[in-house]
Amino acid sequence: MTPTSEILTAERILEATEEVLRRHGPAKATVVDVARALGVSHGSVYRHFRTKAALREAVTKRWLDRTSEALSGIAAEGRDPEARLRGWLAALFEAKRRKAGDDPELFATYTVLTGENGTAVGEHLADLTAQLTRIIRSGVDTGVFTADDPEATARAVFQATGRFHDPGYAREWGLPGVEEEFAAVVELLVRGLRA
Amino acid sequence: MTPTSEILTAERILEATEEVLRRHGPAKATVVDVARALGVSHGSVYRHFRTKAALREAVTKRWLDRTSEALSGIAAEGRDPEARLRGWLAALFEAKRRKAGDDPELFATYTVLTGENGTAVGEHLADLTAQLTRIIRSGVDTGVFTADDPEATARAVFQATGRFHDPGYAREWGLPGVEEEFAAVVELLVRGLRA
DNA sequence: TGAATGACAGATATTGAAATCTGTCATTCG
DNA sequence: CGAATGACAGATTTCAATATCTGTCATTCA
Repeated sequence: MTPTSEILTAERILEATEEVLRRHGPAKATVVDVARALGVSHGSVYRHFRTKAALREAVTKRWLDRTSEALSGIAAEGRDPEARLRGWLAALFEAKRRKAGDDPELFATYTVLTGENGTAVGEHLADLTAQLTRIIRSGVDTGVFTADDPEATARAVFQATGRFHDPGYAREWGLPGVEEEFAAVVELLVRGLRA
Repeated sequence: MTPTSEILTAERILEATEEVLRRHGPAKATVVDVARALGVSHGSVYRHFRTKAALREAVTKRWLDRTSEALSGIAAEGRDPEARLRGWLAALFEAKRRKAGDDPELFATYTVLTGENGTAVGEHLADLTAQLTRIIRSGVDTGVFTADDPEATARAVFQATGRFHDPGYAREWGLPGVEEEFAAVVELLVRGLRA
């Protein structure tokens, strides 16, 4: 597939790993498979990633970062804070729902990977709540929201909407009525935030 | 253990099943084990429960019903609705947390069982949200809460607090700071409910 | 007569030997 | 010289044979 003649970089290895994971799934994807896909010996892969776990973590981080980037635009928008908050939460839900719906197997694969990886996931969640904190803080600044501790409040909002972004609930995102349930939770939270 | 001479009832079988599950775990607990524990043939167990799945479902239902009963008292109390709501949510969290903390293996066993069993779990959740609906409706009636559709609002409150009662989050219930996070979520929801 | 048994067929789980994988490193290659 | 290799030890996974389990039912028991 990709020419063997190119220089072997961490990036190319990550790409190949993603492909191997897509084909074989998380349980059967081996470092040897990745090396085979690249046409190199598995020893070469170990020059770039110390362990199989490190390789998996790097792929996971890449994947999580893509979600974070897509959302950071919304968090920074100039609209009023309430609309931004609603938009951000809806975008998060929509993004997750689409990923889970479009390619359930790949989504399941990454759900397993994130489950393995405390660190990368922790950083991702910290990143997302930081975005939420920015939105809430700007609401407090403009007087439309009330919150003693915007960071703690952001965590609360994030956790309260967990059902609509935590991969553990993915199978329920296609059920009829989720839209309404999401709207009801968001409504309750927004009302609780208002000054 | 229990005298073999007694009449074999569904209740005695359920008790023995619980004991076998506690000892062997969900993966290795067999109908033959249950029969052995009772000193009868496994054919006798099949007289009371058509399948192994039905037996497991019955044990699960029993376990879930115990939680529901403990909470129904709080839902019916005469206190003001806001205090009742706070008390009910705190009691739910506390009950789950205690179960998970006291006997993690048994809790894990029942988490697996509830995962197998859509029906019993669905009924349990319906029961709990019905209790919540009662509390919220009485708040709406006395004018302290606002909710267009108390039942939908109750579901929203239940889902928003999922992190503090869904078994999937059990390993996070012992972490430092959960109390504060729980308090922050409840605070936000109660504020959102106020008229 | 109705509850309990145990033998049975097919499905599922366990086991242990063989194959594969992970991670290292002395050696080769360009 | 730095990048890549492939042989290696120990850990993990696969696979097929064996054992156990599930669910049924004709028979026994009290």
